[in-house]
Amino acid sequence: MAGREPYRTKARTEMMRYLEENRLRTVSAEDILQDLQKSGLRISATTVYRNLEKLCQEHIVMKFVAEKGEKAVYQLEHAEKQCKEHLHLKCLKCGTVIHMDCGFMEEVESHLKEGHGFTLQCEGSVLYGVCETCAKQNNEEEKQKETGLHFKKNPV
Amino acid sequence: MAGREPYRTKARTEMMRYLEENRLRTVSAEDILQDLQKSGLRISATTVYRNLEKLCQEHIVMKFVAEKGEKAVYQLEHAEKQCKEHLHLKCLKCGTVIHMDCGFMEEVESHLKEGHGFTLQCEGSVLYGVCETCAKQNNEEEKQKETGLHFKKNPV
DNA sequence: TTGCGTGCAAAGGTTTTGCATGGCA
DNA sequence: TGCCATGCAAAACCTTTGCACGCAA
Repeated sequence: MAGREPYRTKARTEMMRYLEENRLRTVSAEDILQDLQKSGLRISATTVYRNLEKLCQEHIVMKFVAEKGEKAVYQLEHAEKQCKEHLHLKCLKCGTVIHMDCGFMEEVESHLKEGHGFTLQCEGSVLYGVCETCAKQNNEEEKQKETGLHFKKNPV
Repeated sequence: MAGREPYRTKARTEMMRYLEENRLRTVSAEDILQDLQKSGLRISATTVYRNLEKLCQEHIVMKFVAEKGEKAVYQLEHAEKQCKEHLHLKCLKCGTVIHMDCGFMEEVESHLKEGHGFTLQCEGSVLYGVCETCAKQNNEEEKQKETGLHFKKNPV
């Protein structure tokens, strides 16, 4: 089931480096491809996609696909965190992902179970909204313009 | 801003009929197309997509795109419910959508705000999991096979 | 009559696949 | 040496777009 260790190829190594460097934000397959090519590595989109798929299977990388018609984005799973056991909050403005690994998860799961008979699966479930930093920027812009908040188009 | 009333065309009418008939589950553009063609209506995929887009803009239909690389699915918004003010729980097995329009929403939003500085946007946020009915089926299958639960591949 | 709605065909863009080659263990 | 990994090109896939025509109001 677990298979053997994946080969330590240049493509995989460099992809991991880029993902490490950007562990705080989500990146697309294209972002990765362009970075590696800029670094002088001859690499194809095919390889990037194939490695990303493997990394997802190995639970080293998370994939987010909920953006409207846009490309999927990826992010390193935090090694120290059990990403399958909490929800993720993704900022629509800057792409930051907040790991909701706090005690409230129990309340949420209990409520869903008892109130709605629903067994939550955290993997793949993403809550969208606006993070604190971006909300502040919005407020400042609002003060300047007095035109109210303008969230990015909803991702549905 | 609001524009004028949309024309009552055969395509739109029939699409609404199909969506009404399936208001408890999500359907794809292809599902709609096939049903209408089976009903003898000459209709193109283009029209289905264009009408779906309009219906979404009019907030008559909700669009879900979070399924892994699969096609988007749509569902009638419940007229009596403010779908923008609560989260949706979607069963990975049967596609049923549960509207989480209960008092717990306030708790969730407060926690996200105060605990994580995160302003939730319900539109586009979907929690995945397994509904009560499907969980029961799983349990029965489990009893028969003693092989444990096998959820559908995660949608990430 | 006006202009929105539709069909057809073709494009669009991301992601996947087949096949031969290259490279890690 | 034995596979896994890679590159290239092409396909696959859902969805969108351009343009001319049709139809609701």
